[in-house]
Amino acid sequence: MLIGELLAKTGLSRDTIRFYERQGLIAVGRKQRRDNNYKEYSDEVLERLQTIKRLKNFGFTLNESAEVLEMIEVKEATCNNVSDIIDKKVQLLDAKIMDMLAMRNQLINGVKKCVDCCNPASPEENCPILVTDDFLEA
Amino acid sequence: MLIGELLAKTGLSRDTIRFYERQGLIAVGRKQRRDNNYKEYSDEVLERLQTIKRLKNFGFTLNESAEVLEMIEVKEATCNNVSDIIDKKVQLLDAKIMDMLAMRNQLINGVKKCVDCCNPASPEENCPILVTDDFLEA
DNA sequence: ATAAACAGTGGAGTACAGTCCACTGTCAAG
DNA sequence: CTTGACAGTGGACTGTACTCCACTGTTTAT
Repeated sequence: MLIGELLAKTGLSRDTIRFYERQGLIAVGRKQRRDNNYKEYSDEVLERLQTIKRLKNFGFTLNESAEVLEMIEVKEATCNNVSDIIDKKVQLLDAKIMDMLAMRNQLINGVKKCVDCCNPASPEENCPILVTDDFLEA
Repeated sequence: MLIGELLAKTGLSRDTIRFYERQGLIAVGRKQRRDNNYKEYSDEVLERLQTIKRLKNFGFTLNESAEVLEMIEVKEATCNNVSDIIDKKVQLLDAKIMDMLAMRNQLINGVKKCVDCCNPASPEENCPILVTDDFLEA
C-alpha cells in the first residue's frame, strides 16, 4: 500500500510516519519501490506501526518500542519477556507517581503555610513560601 | 559576589547560571561589572536563584518561575496570588497523576491478559498484548 | 491542458533544561 | 615567569517526538 493508505489505517500523520522511517522504526527497501519511486508499504510495516501505537498507549518511548519490535522480529516477544518488560514499566511508573504525590504534598503544605501565616497578616508582602524552605521539612 | 561564590551558595553549576542569565531569569547590568569585566552578582540575584530553586522543587518550569519572579518584582507575590498559582499547579498535577494511574491500570490489565492466555499456551509465540487492543476496553 | 491530490526529499524549528566545548582574559602563588 | 584557578564569551549538542516548510515529481480528474 502507499503512504496514504497507511495514514488512513494507522491514523498517524505523513510526517510522523516519515519520522519513524528516519528513526529506523520501519523501513522500505529500495526494491519495494514502485516504478514511479513511490514506496510500497507492506502489511508488516502496518503491523509494526500498530504495535508502536499500542506501546505508546502503554507509555513506551520510541526507543523502547524499537526494542520490543526487535524482540518480535527475532521471535523473543514471548509472554514472559513482555510481562517482564511491563513489570519494569509499572515500577518506573510507580516511582514517578510517588514523586508526583510527594510534590503534591509539598505544594499543599506550602499553600497551608502560606495561608496560615498570611490570612491575618499583611497581605501586601511577598508570600513566605517564596523566601523560606521551612515547609520542605515540615 | 563573583560567580564562584554564587555557585557555592546556590549549588548550581556555572553553566546553569549562565543559562539562566541568557534566559533572562537573572541579569547583571554593565555597571555592575568590575574593572576586569568580571560580573558582580548582587544579593538580589542570589535570592532570585534561591527562589527559582524553591519553585523547581515545586515542579515549576523555568517559564513559570520567571512569572513568579516578575510578580515578586512588582510586589504582587501576595499569599493569595501565590496560593492561586499553587492550586492550579496541584490541579495539573492531579490530572497527570490520574493519567499515570490509568496507564498503570492498562499495563496491569495487559500483563494479566498476557499471562492468562499464555501460561498454558505456546510460549514461543509473540505475546498477544502486542497484537490486540482488547485490553484497552476491558 | 491544467489543476488538485498525492508522492518524494531535505532540512529547520518546537519545548524543556541544561551540558559541553573551545577559546580568551585575569589574578594569585611559587 | 609560568602555572593553575577562576572569569568571560559564543555556539553546538543532548533527548523526546514530532511538526512544518519548501520544493520537486506523479497521477488523476475535469
